[in-house]
Amino acid sequence: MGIAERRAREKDELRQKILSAASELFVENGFDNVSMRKVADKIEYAASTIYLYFKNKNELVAGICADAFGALNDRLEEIEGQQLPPLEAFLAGVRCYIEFGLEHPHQYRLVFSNPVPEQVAEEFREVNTLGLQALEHLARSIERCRQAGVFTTTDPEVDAYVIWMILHGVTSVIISDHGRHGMPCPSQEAIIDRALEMVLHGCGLTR
Amino acid sequence: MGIAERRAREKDELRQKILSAASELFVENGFDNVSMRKVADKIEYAASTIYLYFKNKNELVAGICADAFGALNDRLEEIEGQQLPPLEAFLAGVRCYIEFGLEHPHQYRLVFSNPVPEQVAEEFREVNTLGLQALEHLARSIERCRQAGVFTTTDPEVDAYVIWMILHGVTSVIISDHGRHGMPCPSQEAIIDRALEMVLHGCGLTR
Amino acid sequence: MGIAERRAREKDELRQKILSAASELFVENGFDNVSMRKVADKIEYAASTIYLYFKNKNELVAGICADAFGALNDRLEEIEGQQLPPLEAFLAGVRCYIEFGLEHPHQYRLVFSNPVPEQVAEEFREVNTLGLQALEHLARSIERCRQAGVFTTTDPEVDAYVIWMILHGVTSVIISDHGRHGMPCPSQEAIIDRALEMVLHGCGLTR
Amino acid sequence: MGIAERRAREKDELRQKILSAASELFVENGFDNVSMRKVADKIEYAASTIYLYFKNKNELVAGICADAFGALNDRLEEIEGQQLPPLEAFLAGVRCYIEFGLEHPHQYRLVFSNPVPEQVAEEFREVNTLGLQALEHLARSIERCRQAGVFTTTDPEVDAYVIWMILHGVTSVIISDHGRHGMPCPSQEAIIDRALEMVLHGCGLTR
DNA sequence: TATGAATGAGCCTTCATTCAT
DNA sequence: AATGAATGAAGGCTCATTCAT
Repeated sequence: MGIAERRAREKDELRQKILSAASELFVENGFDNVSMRKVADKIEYAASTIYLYFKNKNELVAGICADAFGALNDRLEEIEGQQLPPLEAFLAGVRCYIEFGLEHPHQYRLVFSNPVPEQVAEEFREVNTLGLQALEHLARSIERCRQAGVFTTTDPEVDAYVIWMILHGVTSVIISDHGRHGMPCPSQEAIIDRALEMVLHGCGLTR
Repeated sequence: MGIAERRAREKDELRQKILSAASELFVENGFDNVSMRKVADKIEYAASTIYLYFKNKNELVAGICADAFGALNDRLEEIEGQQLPPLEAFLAGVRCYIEFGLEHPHQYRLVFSNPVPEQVAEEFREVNTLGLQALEHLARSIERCRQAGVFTTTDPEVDAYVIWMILHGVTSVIISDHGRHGMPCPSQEAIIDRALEMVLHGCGLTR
Repeated sequence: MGIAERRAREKDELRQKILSAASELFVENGFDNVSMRKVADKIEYAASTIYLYFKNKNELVAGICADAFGALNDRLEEIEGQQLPPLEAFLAGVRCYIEFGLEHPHQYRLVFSNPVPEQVAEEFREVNTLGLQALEHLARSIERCRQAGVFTTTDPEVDAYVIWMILHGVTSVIISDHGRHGMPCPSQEAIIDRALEMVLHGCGLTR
Repeated sequence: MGIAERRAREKDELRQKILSAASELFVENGFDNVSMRKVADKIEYAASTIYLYFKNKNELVAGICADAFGALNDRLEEIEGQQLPPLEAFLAGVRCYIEFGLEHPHQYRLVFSNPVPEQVAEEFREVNTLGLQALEHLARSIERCRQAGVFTTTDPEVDAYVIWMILHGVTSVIISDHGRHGMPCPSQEAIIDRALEMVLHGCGLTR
């Protein structure tokens, strides 16, 4: 049975190899400028081999994103399970989101910055569900702060959305633009802290 | 010389025609789904004619972006020239930035959510410079608020950077994700207003 | 204007070259086993060049057939216009049909022997119309013989169809199988004559 | 040796399973639209397994045709063995031929409306021999009618050839064109009957 | 015997680009 | 200045086939 296991492991490894090569290329060049052949070349396999692991190009991107989001949701759920006080839970989740983006820049940008071409919509249903789950974590966390009187925010739904936009701005700028546009660029820690400060002020943090 | 002038004018007119036809197509279909042929068809010229005005597709795309960002900078300069009170000038500039992104999503993305720097084609040097100019407006405007005591921000450099990140988050989410991830998505106005409110709170707005 | 004419002529010549190379290949190998590349190779042009003359593979086959049938119908119409006595007109038409097949074996087989794959159905509407026209010539001609009392056939519709089947058998066997299956194969003239004799007997030829 | 026998029997059974699965698929989809993979799927074996029973796709296809023509010859021999009166034997054989074509259109076409001889793959030698055998039945049957005075045909060789052409015309039109060319197409029975009537008339049927 | 993994060739088609006119 | 003809490269994908196990 050792044999079967090894094979399964090897198969999974190649799948991962494809996913990571592809996600890198997609982010660097955009969906349309990545060919199955290029992905294959990058991992030194025949192009047709990829089709043994992913039904087509669409499912390949979808696979990349689904994997990444699965991981993010796992982490967020872990935090939620830790029963932290509301504000701490909020901050932990928020930082987790940013960190996730920084750790998986390719996947993050693929899902949140690269507009997914319409043709892929079909295959992205699952991915969107996963994305939504992540965002719902954020929403729940804000709501808990509000109910605990820590936030005086009047419209938690709008706030959740806006906070997400801010997190996204921070994450994606750090990922891809840090220092590129010539603005003096402060330390990563400084800007994350300052951004969260603004968010807390904005939510009317009580104490 | 009347003749030479007319010729020059005509030449310029066609160049503009190409740019605007291409720009329209790009907005409708995304950069990758537009071919030189389609642009040519739209203006009823031969595809090869475009090459008399633009060395290649990259230059055409760069031209479109340069046009757009030129316009943005013009608007920002106009605002700067209006001698508004600092806070109003800041808000006007900021809203102008967001609106620009929404009006020119493809160009915006090409400049600000770009392939990694190394990849940026030769032809985009100039365009990036124009993008940078826009950001410098923002920085100047914040500094003016600070100096006028409207903002109590202690580290204006960090703030400028963070504010830009937030604007970028708002803009790019609206451009490419609004509603796509299944989140209940509030009205565009509401979220822009709320985001700016957070920014102002965060900057310690006085009065 | 000489120049434009020459160009038009050249363009038409290449179109014809493509058509005849393609029809040869299609008949030899069947629709599915002919690639645009092979056609292109055969005439020593780039594959993409073919697309300047035919929108796609389907339209290429359709073009071949439409051309051939146009020619056949032209000939049949000429015969019809000659105002021959009914029996002579019938025979002339019938021989014309066979001769046409023998002169254009590729096109003939492509239309009548190679089953056109369903995918091409769309583009074959025009071709089918042309084919139908040819068959209607035959039907009209039989009907005239019947009305003139030369044929005593009772069901001219069935007869037209059956005669066409016979003509098709004769034509296609001569084209593609003559002598191949090991049967002693008599002279072409002999078998055509004998087949027509059977047809006339079958139609109850009066005198 | 019981073991070896069982193995041999099992081996043969799978071979037959492959042949019949493939045959079905070919009838449904045409030879070109069936892949080794699809055949394998249908019998729930791995694609590579087929190669243990057939050297390649050509051999598989040839096998299918050989099977079919074997069956045809069996039937024709059975008829020949029944000692029917010559005319009845002739008609029975002739109808059997047509029916075979209609039941196995792809195989029929592959053998009788084939690519030019040179192209016929090595693997088809045997199949073509089987086709020839079927035709020889026809020839023998006609000769018997002539010798019995049922046919007054003067040149039996030419007649055999012509009759075959007619049968082939009927068969192949019904197979591939029935109704496709827009002709009002009478019932299959009617046209077969009428065609045979013409043949009999043509052969100078006595009584 | 049977298989799963892998491949290379090939398919239709699109497109940016060149070049002679 | 403008064009039409032509091309080579590339892209997504399928498939027959091989081979180690």
